[in-house]
Amino acid sequence: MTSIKDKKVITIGIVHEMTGLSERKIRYYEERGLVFPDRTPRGTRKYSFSDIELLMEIANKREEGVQTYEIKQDLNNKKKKEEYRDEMIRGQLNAQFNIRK
Amino acid sequence: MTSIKDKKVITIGIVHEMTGLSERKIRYYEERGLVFPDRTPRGTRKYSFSDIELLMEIANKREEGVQTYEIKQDLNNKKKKEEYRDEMIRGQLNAQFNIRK
DNA sequence: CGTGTAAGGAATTCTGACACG
DNA sequence: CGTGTAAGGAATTCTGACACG
Repeated sequence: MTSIKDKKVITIGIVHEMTGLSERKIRYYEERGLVFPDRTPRGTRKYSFSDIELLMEIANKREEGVQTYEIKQDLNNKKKKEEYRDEMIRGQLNAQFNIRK
Repeated sequence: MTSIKDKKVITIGIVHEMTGLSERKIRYYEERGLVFPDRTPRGTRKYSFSDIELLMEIANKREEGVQTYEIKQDLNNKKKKEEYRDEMIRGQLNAQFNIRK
């Protein structure tokens, strides 16, 4: 589930380089609850490769005029759907397991 | 051949956090030709996940008392072997291809 | 709402050097 | 040879705020 892509190790300057987004925007999307970087002991933000992909998706949506709040809703829906699907699968596996007992 | 693990995006402070090596050591191993970080436009070093693995290997060797020069030789030998092997494989593939022509 | 920018401080990184062993 | 450390400067990052639309 968690791979190297989810390790939070990239500082905001590099994220800026990679995405082309201003640091202001990157911090703002965090403020609006769209991205969740880790922090070093002294507060420097650390992002993962997945975060960078996410930021680029956000940038695309923003270009289409989608507001941060809606983007957030979409992201949450996507997450909920995935969780629901995973739970269904788990349920099916358990059912199979119980039948064979 | 090159994956996400080879993207040079991690600053030296984070590398220090992840490996436990002092920044002095990390820079010294570069000076000795063991690691090759990229640089940002203004000179800040950037390392990859592969570099971090390599640094941990180096750290182990150093604990065993192996000198940086020998470590470098070992690394070069390993690289040469891999290149040789790859060339053999390519040669075999070409041979097969030519037979069928 | 989403972004830019100037502000001031704190933490980071860099290089070249001296020290010790 | 391999590392630590103090030195000084340059670049980075952070937060809170004001501006504009």
